Amino acid sequence: MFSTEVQYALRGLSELACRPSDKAVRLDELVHGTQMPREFVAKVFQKLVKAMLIHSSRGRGGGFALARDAGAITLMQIVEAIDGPRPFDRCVVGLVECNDLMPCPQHDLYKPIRQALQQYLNQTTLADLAVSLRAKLAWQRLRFQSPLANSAPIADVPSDAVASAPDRPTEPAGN
Amino acid sequence: MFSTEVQYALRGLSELACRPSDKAVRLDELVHGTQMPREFVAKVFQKLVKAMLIHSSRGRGGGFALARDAGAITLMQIVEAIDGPRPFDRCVVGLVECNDLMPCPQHDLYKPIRQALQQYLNQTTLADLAVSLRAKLAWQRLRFQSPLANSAPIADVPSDAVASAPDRPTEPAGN
DNA sequence: CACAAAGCGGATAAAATTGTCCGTTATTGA
DNA sequence: TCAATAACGGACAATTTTATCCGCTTTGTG
Repeated sequence: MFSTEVQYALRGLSELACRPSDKAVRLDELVHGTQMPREFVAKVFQKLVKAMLIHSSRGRGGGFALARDAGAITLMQIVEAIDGPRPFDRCVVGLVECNDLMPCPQHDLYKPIRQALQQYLNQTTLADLAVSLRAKLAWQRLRFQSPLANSAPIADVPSDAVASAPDRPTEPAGN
Repeated sequence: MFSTEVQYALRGLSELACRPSDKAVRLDELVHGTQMPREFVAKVFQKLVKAMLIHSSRGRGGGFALARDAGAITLMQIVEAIDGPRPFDRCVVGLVECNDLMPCPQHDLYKPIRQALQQYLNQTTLADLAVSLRAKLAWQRLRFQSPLANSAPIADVPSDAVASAPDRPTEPAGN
């Protein structure tokens, strides 16, 4: 549905949104325990910086931080930051281009789906994603191991604890 | 939205559905006037043959034909023939797998979109696509040139006329 | 100031997708 | 039976996407 690049953007930003917002998060820290390739995510984050969805600071104590509240960053903005403006504008049928004078029936048929998708992307924010991720990770900790001993690598926790947190268990497959 | 492979399948089958169904259509004829690369479409069509959406016959007079009425072939069947069973089952957010015990909020949020898409693919048939393509091509012929002299490379027309029909004009860009 | 930590960005590599080539096999018609 | 025709399918090539490498710049700290 989305390119890996976009998925890394979504996941990476979610991780970012899950941490305390008062200080920058290093990329190493952010990627830790994830399956995401650090270097590639770095590239993706450059695009997000340029799109001004996040801020970056170099040197010691540097890292990334959301440029504004997670609730003010829509998924559409994220997708556009990666894929460029106005994605999903193409006709589903592809190869048979449509235009305003002669939109093909499929064009119209598909319209509601496209609109639903765009509405979803415009209305869902990074805050929603973060809630989701937090719940998911909490559940995994509960499900798998770590009987609450040093068990909160997420938010409202000193960063040293985060840095030394054990790797997360491999996530179960399936829908 | 869809891979080029799927798009060629959709377009190729539409072209097929646009021709008289009483005899096989050669790949050369089918691709003629299109931007589609013959050899690649050939590969795609092999998958469609194996998925039993079309029949093929070799040798002189051979070619491809729909295995059943265009109205009985859904877009979902076409997509599945190319991409394998149950596409669109993954969570949009990707990388954060969901499961039945712990579907993430996004999973649920996205549900209506996914369902709308699946419904579209299940309810729209190749016949719909063919209608669309026919209308589109007729409009283009009208719009661009060929003042009705030997002007119907589509359906209900002797195949010799089809074979010698002039290339279609480059389609105008835009949505 | 010097050093280490961090992001930045160009070059390169690996993998997946897309596209091409060409010999083989099956079928038809002369 | 032979030759022409058209799908079949394996190998290869090009392109795009995904991933890695490494030197550079910036910045905070001792």
